[in-house]
Amino acid sequence: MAGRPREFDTDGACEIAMHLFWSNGYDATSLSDLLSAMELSKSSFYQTFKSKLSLFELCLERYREIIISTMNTGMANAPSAMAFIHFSLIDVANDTTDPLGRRGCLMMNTAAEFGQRDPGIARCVEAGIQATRDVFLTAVTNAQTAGDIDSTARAEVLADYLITVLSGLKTQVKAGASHKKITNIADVSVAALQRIT
Amino acid sequence: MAGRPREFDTDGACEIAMHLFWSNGYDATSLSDLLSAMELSKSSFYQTFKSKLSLFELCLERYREIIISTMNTGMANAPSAMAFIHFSLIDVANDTTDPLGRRGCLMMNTAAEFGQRDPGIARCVEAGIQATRDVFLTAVTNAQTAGDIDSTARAEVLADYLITVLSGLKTQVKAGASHKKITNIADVSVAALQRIT
DNA sequence: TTAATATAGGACCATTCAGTCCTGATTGCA
DNA sequence: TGCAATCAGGACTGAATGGTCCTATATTAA
Repeated sequence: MAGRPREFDTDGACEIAMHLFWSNGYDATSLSDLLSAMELSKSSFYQTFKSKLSLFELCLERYREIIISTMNTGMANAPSAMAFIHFSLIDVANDTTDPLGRRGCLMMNTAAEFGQRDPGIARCVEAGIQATRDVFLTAVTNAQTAGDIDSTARAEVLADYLITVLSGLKTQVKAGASHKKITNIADVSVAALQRIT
Repeated sequence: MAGRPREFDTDGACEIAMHLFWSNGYDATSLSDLLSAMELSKSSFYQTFKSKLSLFELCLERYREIIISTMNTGMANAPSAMAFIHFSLIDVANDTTDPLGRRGCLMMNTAAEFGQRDPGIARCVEAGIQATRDVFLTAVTNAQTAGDIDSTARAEVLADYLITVLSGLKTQVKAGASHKKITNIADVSVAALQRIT
């Protein structure tokens, strides 16, 4: 029935690919880049992943899982929902000194690179944004309960607002903004949130 | 001394190229796309523009001039600085129904596509962002004078904040956000600005 | 043993890419 | 009239692209 088992770690290879795509974008990451980084032969690659594009979809899903789980543990460990929200934005400033470079957010990079060109990719991006928004939505709701955000404000819109600022900050980093500049903007964005009605 | 004069409109051709780059990005816009849209022979193209990349730089500068002058006239005609700021963000919602598609902002698209890869391009993007920021800075300062924004707030940071939100909104549009969603986020972003201290 | 699957590696494909070069015609200014 | 610059168009280059196919070998479970 079953033949020779797979020798490489599919998830590990996928993660390597994810980082390549994250750093360079989809188009600018060539097949040979992928093969050498993943240490795969062309045969194994196509047998396992079918095509460059479907591997990319896998990477997007993987990325989504990673950031969502990171956010969830961050929220669980934060002293308050408001602190979590603040940290989520402030933390973008650290991307300016990332040794891997100013890579932005894979999700937003992909939105910018693909737009609505490919339906499958657009769906992945949409799912990623939606998942992130849901985490923020919970945080906003909790912050409202805690009295840090006006409870008459529409939590859904505030969650969308947070995603928007986060996305904007990531782009600013790619454009070369300094650590201090990002920090200042993040501070203002959060301060504003607390005064919304 | 002088030979045969140029037959085509350099600026017009450049504008056509700009729209192609804007819609599809740099890499995804091929030379033959450019040639047929600009109605130029390869000879004329390379004689006039030197290379695809240097034409792209021209397009970025052109784009910057266009948006800056659009913003300036918008600010001049707006009933107040605050109204101008509000409109600038709200107007992004109309991008969702642009017949040319959800193209985002050429400047931010380029920041996402190139990052810091090419120094010349990075400089162009930085200049574009800076110019936009300056317009917002003037608007914020005026709004502070008018009493619509707390005058103790740092205008520079608020201007950066506006750029960030604008950029985030453009990305949201590319990701598929609805007209209503963009409007809501824009409203919240501006309302927040008015309550900042 | 056999069937099924995985491995590596390379040949091969058609296409596209940006860019160079050449020919030959056209046009305006001095 | 002749120089200088433009025009069009195509041949051509060298490189890279994603993807298919083939051969041969290896490893597992039934």
